Formats: sequence, structure tokens, C-alpha cells
Amino acid sequence: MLSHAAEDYLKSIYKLQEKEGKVSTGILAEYLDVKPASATGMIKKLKSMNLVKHERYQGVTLTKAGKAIALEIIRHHRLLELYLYKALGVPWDGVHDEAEKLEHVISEEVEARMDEILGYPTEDPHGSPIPDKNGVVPETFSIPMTELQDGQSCVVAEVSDNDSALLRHLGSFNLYPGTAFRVIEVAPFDGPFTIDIAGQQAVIGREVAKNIYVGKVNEVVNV
Amino acid sequence: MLSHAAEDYLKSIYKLQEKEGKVSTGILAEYLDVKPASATGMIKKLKSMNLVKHERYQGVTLTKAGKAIALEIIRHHRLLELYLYKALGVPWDGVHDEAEKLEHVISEEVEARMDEILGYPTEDPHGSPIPDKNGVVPETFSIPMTELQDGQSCVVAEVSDNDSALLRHLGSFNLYPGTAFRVIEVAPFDGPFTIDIAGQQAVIGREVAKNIYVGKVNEVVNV
DNA sequence: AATTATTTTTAGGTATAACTAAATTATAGA
DNA sequence: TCTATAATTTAGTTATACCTAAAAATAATT
Repeated sequence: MLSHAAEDYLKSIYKLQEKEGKVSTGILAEYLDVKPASATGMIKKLKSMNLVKHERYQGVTLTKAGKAIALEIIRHHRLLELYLYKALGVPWDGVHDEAEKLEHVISEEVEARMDEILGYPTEDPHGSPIPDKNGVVPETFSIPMTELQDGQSCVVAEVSDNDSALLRHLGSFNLYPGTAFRVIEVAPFDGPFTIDIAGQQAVIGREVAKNIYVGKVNEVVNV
Repeated sequence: MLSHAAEDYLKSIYKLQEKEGKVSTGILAEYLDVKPASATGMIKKLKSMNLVKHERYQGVTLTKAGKAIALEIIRHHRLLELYLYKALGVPWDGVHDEAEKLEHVISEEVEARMDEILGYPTEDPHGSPIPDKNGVVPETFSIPMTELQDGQSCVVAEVSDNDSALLRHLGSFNLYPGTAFRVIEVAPFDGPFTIDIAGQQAVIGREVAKNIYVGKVNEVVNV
């Protein structure tokens, strides 16, 4: 059996590995809000359990066994988020923190019941894919909003779930996964995005836009 | 903030205090399946937080603050049991262990949502009273089944929830809270109870009967 | 009242997971 | 190439929560 902390490390390594390939101790420590020395200690422990591969100064990667556990925790987290949102009416900016605690604790049995009740969903309330029981992650195709240009139309695919203030901010513009919008103008010198959401205009700063991923981009010629 | 272990100690002291008044270190340790020395250590810690009163060799009692926390945890536990049973279809012999883990982790907000969805219930699936938000425990009137005599009819009020094998055994006789039955015969010398449940006979040993509490006892004259 | 038995406490030790501070290794600039 | 900076690791400390074994205090028995 793994400790909650160990599970969090595996989950974080998986997420960071997605983007960056190998994960450095420093990045991992920063992500988890612990000191690098603490991360080194946990990496050692996980290595001794054959859950990660690690060469000093070269970063960590998950082994097959480590990845399986990471995906199991992520599945717990995302199914819980959706269940809390849909079945219990927890607001979408609150489900992350709650799921963060519950994910280490629920049984496979309860998870299976939630999965069934929800109709075997493939996405959580923030648009992130829910891995299935066998650790298969549904493929998603999306790009950061920061790559959009003037006049492009698209649909919100996924937003970061870990900052509840950000989520409330997005909610105030109705920027949920599935919401369509059009880029009116991208201000020069890495300035903010002015967008149109169902007739309402909104100004989205670059830092915020980094946390929004969009799919189905269509070029639209302006009049 | 309290550790999970500390919460478990408070909960256990509350339950033991119900029956016995003051709770000895040894009894508490046995109940929690830890060594007496461990109980002493935790009692010290809880005393320093003003959650329990304790005089060496005289046993522990909860303070007002300690009782409030104990009742909050018990409320979490029993609401969770009922929610798992009713909303998620977890079998009644499984809800205890699951609730035992979740009770330390769910937020007041999620609890409030469950409470509402369940219609502000006052009893868990084993017939135990659910304290309200303010720590008021619904009064219950029940006596151990071991006090019944030949010919008496009554209704199951409450059963112990912590032994899943026992619960499966009771389930096989349909002995759920609310089930009516009649005592056919009590064997002499502390022997087993032969009872009639909706026309089906069952033999219930004394050790099992100790875990069943009954209400609404009516004398019935046999033909 | 003295001895025995039980209960409780103290003392010392284990494991986990965090920390700080110092030492080591790697990388990049002069 | 050598040095300065940055990243990583090691070493040692702290806190929680449990343990065992032995000492101390209380209760029960003769």
C-alpha cells in the first residue's frame, strides 16, 4: 500500500511528464509545493518500489507500474469531480479541492458505482479526459488559447482545475468546456484577448488564456 | 486541525462514554486496537487541546469542545453510510468501512448536500441516530434483544455496524432495522433465541443477539 | 497490612514525510 | 579552461502516531 503523499508524487510526475518528458526534481518540488530535498527523498522511495526510473541530475520517469497507479489516482480524481458536480451539485470551482482529498480514500467499488450512475463518462467538469479502468486515456485534441489569432472561432475544450479563483473568473464569462467563442482582437506585444461569447464581449489576460485549451478552430473572415 | 487518529479517539471516547461514564485508558486502547501506551499518549495530546478531561487512573471524559467534534465525526459517518447505501447502492455490510475512511475527509459543504438529497434523515442504515448540524442526537428507545422473553413481538431498531460478517448474517434472515419478529423460544442457560420473521424461523445465538437492539416490545399470549 | 495482580504510565524505538543547511554536481559565461 | 551560478543531493532535525518493554501506581486478595 502506498501513502497519500506517494500517490500525489506519482500523479504529479505523470502530469509533468506529459509535457516535459523527463521531470526534474526542482520542477516536481515546485509543482507539489515542497522543498527539492523532500522530493529527492520521495523519489528514492518510489525508485526502491520500482515505480519510477531515476538517474541523479537526469530527472524522473514513471515505470509501467508507476504509470498505472498514477492513472488510477487521476481516474479517481476526475470521476469524483464529475460526480460531485452532477450528483451533489458542488460548484465547479469547488470540486477540485474536495476530489483531491477523496481520491486517496474511495474504494474501487464506490468508484464503479459512480461510474455507472454517471453513464461511463469520458470527461470531467473541466474538460479533462477520464482514464478508463484499464488506464486507457481518451484522446483529446486541443491547443492553448494563446495560439489563437484574430477572427478565429472555437470551442472551449479544457481548463485548468486547480485554481478556484480562476474558475470563478471563467464562470463569470460562461467560459465552460463546450462554450463557443470568437476572437475579436489579440492585442500586440503579448497583450490580452478580446473575445465574443454569445454576443457578450470579454477581455482575457494572457496568464488566464494559458489555462484555457480550445478545440475545433475555424478561420472566419471578418466583414 | 486535528489528525485522523485524534478524531477517531474522540469518536471512540464518546461511544464508550455513552455506556460506561468515564472511559479507562485500557478499555479505550482495546476498543481502538492499539496498545494502552499509545492511548495514554493521545489522551495527553487531546488534554493539552482541552478536548478531554483526564485524571491519571481515573479515566477520560470529553469536554464540551471534544464532544462537539466527536458528534461531528459521528454525523459524518452516519450520513455517509446512508448516502452510500441509498444513493450509490453500496451493500449495507460494506458502508461502514467506506464511511470510516471518508468521514475524516468530506467537507461540511458536501455533507450538507448529501443531507438535503437524503431529506434530512435521522437514522443510518443500521438504525443508529444521526446527530444534527448542532450536535443534537435524536433520542432512541431500544433494548438489547438479549432481554426479550418467550412470546414477545418487536421490531429491530438498531444493529452494530462494525462487523460486516455479522451484518451479512443478519441480512440472510432479513433482520434489518424496521423488521418485525416474534420470539418463539429462548433456550435455557443463556442459550440461543428461536424467532419467527414473517413466517420464517431463525436461530440467533446470544453473542449475535447482543448486537441487536429492539423497540416496540409487545407481549403476545401464545395459543 | 502485606502481597499479588492489574492497570497505567514512562522511556526508548520505528516509520513516514516534511524541513533546513551544507555539500556536491552540472551548466553556462567570461 | 576556469569560475560563478543554479540545480540536486546528502545529512541531520522535527513532528505525528504507532510500537515494546519496563517501571510505577492502584486495586484486590489473603
